[in-house]
Amino acid sequence: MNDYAGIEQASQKLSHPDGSPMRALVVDDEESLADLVAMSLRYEGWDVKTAHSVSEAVSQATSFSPDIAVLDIMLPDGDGLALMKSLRGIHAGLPVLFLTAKDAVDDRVAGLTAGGDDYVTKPFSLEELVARLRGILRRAGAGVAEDEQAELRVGDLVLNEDSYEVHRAGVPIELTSTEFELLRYLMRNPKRVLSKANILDRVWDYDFGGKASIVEIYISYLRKKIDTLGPPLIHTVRGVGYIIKPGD
Amino acid sequence: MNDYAGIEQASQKLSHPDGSPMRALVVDDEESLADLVAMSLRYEGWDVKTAHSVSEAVSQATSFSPDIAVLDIMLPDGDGLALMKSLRGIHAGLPVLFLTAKDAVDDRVAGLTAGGDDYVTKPFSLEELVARLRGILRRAGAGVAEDEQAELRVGDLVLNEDSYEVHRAGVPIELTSTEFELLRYLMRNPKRVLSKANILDRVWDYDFGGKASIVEIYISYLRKKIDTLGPPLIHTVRGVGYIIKPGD
DNA sequence: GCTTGCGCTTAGTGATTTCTTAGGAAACAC
DNA sequence: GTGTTTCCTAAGAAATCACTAAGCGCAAGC
Repeated sequence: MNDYAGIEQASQKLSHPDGSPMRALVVDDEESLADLVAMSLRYEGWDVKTAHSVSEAVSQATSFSPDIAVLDIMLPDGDGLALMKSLRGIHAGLPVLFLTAKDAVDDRVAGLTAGGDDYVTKPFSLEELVARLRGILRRAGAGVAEDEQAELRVGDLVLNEDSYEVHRAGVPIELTSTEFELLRYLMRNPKRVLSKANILDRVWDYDFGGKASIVEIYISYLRKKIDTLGPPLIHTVRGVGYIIKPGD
Repeated sequence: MNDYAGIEQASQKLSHPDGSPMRALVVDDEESLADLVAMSLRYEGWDVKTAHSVSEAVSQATSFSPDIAVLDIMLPDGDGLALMKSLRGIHAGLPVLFLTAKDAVDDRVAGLTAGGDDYVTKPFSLEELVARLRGILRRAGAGVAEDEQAELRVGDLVLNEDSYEVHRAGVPIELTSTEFELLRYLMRNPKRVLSKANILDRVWDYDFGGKASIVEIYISYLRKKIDTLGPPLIHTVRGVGYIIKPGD
């Protein structure tokens, strides 16, 4: 019964072919945000360096040799798009994820997705950010994911990260985007009880000021859409949190 | 609490690769609480230093070089979150466990659990605290546990600390959180008779005012759920305490 | 500009858990 | 055997925790 190998952030860990962790360079002038992103990625098993300006980023990149860069569009000494060019001068084809304010999404940024890069608007959720990074690397074929597919499965429940489709036993399920992110986070951690605080920190935007009880309510929404189609998959561990698993 | 002396906390001891003990820095302005936590960790075989203010903590950290920090959110000369930043300036990526009052949680803890840090609310039980510390270090991959898995076993009884699942001979067992903590404590000390006073000190919140007979009652609950599924594992040592072990 | 749907809050209800009390059973001492 | 101590378990009261319904504001789409 124990196919349960690890305690790691689950089945979706990215790594190099030789098993060494992925390297990410995070550049944002707001130090606490850069740290938050860096810690989240380290929690995923990544190797991370932070920088707070264009110049610092360039000097980091030469020695660190990142696999991907997370760049704020607005930096004190320059522009994230220009920084991208500089970094590509050092590491040709380096994939980039941009961080941008919601109203500053201009055409140049919007056009990035065509080139394999991507962007998220501030404030974002850490799951969103991580999912985008994984998506970029998956499509670039740059990393070796232990489970390289865009599909997550728990019992007869299937979630596709690329198409945003969810099915249970073949029946399509319509989810709102918050519901989808919550479900994705649960399904990425199928062997761990996740506390409401942890879910809140990962799935809701980093500036969300509300209480953790919102998680209960979204769990309730998910149950209505998912657990009515078969034996319940979402389980409450009273006083601790929630876990998704088949059976029991 | 004086029956602690000299007895090793056998099975689950964390240590460095070279075998030297883990180092923890405990910071709380309430001296008695800091000492209580320090004693519990020393009981686990850790090397511990305490501090009672931000300034003292910073000076300790430079010479002591801790593997993890336990920080009260509220300190006389500053804020635990700011202290975390200072400590990370000295030791990058230092994992932190925060101590916080129950009502001060929602806004200030935001983002903590996303990076692998965690918190416990006062009043807590010492087992809860130690379990969280071990969880943080296990997931950070920072330490070498002699038994690195999240699973504890005694005979055919299996307890998983991450999924909160308990099975006996494959049969799933539902436990309340107090029952789970009690069982975990017993299973982490399978070769020792634990007195009711000791169990009370470790498993119940440190401010619990009730009598030790509550332990008898929870032992009774556990027996009803566990020892009815096979030969009894929980044994009474009359006049001394309880022990969990297969056989006899 | 209007409508629809999403996200969030509040509040009430129901269920579970925890702890206390209390009586009886088992082990021990003499 | 009797008395004493220790332990076990049942039952109920109180507190906590979780779930859901209802509604409001806001943004996106028509």
